[in-house]
Amino acid sequence: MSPYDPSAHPPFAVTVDLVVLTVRQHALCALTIRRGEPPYQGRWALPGGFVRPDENLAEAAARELAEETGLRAQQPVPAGPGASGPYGGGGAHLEQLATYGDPDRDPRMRVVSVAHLVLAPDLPAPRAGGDARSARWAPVDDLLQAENGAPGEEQRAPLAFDHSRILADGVERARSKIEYSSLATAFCPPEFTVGELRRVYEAVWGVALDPRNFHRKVTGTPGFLVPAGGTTTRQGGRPAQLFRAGGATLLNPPMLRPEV
Amino acid sequence: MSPYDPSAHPPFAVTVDLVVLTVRQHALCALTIRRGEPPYQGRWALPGGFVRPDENLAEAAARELAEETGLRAQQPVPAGPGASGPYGGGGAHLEQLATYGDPDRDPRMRVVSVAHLVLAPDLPAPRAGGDARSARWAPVDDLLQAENGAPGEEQRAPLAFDHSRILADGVERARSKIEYSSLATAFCPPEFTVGELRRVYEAVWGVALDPRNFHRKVTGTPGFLVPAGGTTTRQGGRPAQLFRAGGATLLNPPMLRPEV
DNA sequence: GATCATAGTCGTCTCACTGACGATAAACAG
DNA sequence: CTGTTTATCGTCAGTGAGACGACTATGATC
Repeated sequence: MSPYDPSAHPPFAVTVDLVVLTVRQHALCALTIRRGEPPYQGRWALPGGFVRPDENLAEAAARELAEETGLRAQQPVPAGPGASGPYGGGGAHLEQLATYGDPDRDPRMRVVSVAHLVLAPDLPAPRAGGDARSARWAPVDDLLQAENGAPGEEQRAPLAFDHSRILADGVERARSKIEYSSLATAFCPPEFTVGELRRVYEAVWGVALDPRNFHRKVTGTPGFLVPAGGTTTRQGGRPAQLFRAGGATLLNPPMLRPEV
Repeated sequence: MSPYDPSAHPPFAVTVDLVVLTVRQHALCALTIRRGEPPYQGRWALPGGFVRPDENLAEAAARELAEETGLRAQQPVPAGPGASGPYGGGGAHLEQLATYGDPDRDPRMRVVSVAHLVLAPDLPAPRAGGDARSARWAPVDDLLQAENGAPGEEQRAPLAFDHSRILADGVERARSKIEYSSLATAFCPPEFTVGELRRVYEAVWGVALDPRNFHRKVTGTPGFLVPAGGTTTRQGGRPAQLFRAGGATLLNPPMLRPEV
């Protein structure tokens, strides 16, 4: 590190931005809020805010998450390879995603934003933050295709700032991480069926999976699921066994995402 | 993002720290520099420095890397999932690792550090930075075991600040990333043999691999290696074919790290 | 020059796991 | 009671990895 010279560093603002993902109605959705003032007034953006002097980055992210959604983060992890105990315990999973600091990403001043990824079960309608901004869940496909104007689609406005890129990175992280970890259970309620877990994979990956092979795989991986001792018919059809997330966080061999 | 209020953000300094890894003499080594002034005077630390007003994070990391080692980063990647073209092209691979911002990680002031990971082929002796600090390569096992006092070992001083944690995160990232990407070639010179690539895996993972199965695997994965059209005996024994890194960056199925 | 040590390369066998898909079970709707 | 839906169990073939034998081509040593 260079010699200490206070004049060497210009004023930086440090924020946390949140990519909050959930699965609702068979689609991967992200939490967005509508901006009330310029720049990008009226546009949708990711929730976030300034880091306070006395808190670390994970604490700031957890605080913002609670303010925006009321969700409590499952023991926020300091940094690095994110892992927060057995997933699916009840709170939301939170991990650091990446940091964005291009000089012109915010026209007002130099802002470095430490993005965090949050995976949560399907929630009641999001509550607007303390400052009464409107908030909503939007399918990530809609949010991201606004970038690459798909033909035949009405052009939606992309997210404010560089938030489309942050969202894309967060979605990609979630897609790849459910392959080799039990993180998909973070999208499920505390007790869930194999079919519900399969629908999570299908929604996040955007593919259809064979129910029989999926069932064999997840029930055969030690530590992934533990029987909760009950059944439910909330998905219709034959009653399905209820499971809880097991202690294992790493799956190996991993779940295989179908080619293309 | 919260309403713009300049008084809301205290003075943050933003730095980049570098985890520069290479393989030398069958050991994974990291670049460290000796600190010339307090705090942690005389202790070893990771190279790094302040981000300048006009550069983004990757540019800052590439600049620090050049200043410390003379290495040129292989088209630094903005952020998110790191990928910088076909690995092993000649320059070093650079990607963002994670960001560390605990309030007390630097006793002088609030510093948020965006750590980057650099993978480089074995280099000539490191050159001290422009400010004449001493620099050296140290085996990561030595640097990290200083943390957890191994019995029977002389206690080495751990790295300054939270750099042991950053290093550990970087090493873990490298260890897992060579499983599913062709990133290991970033540790090799432009032309290398299958045996040399195997020794990279063995050094990074700290295991012994079967030469025959390894050979079958890497030569059988399309796009991983392309023949360079020559042989070498620099490792002794029968002449080995020379290869260059192929275009593929993702390996699938991945290389499998032996259990335990 | 014969022998040895070292590394590289090709094959074979077995086992685990996956993908494709048939069959049965247990609920609900008409 | 019949059709529909979802869950769960089984079977079979193909892919790929681990274990390991065999052979090749160098340089080093006697």
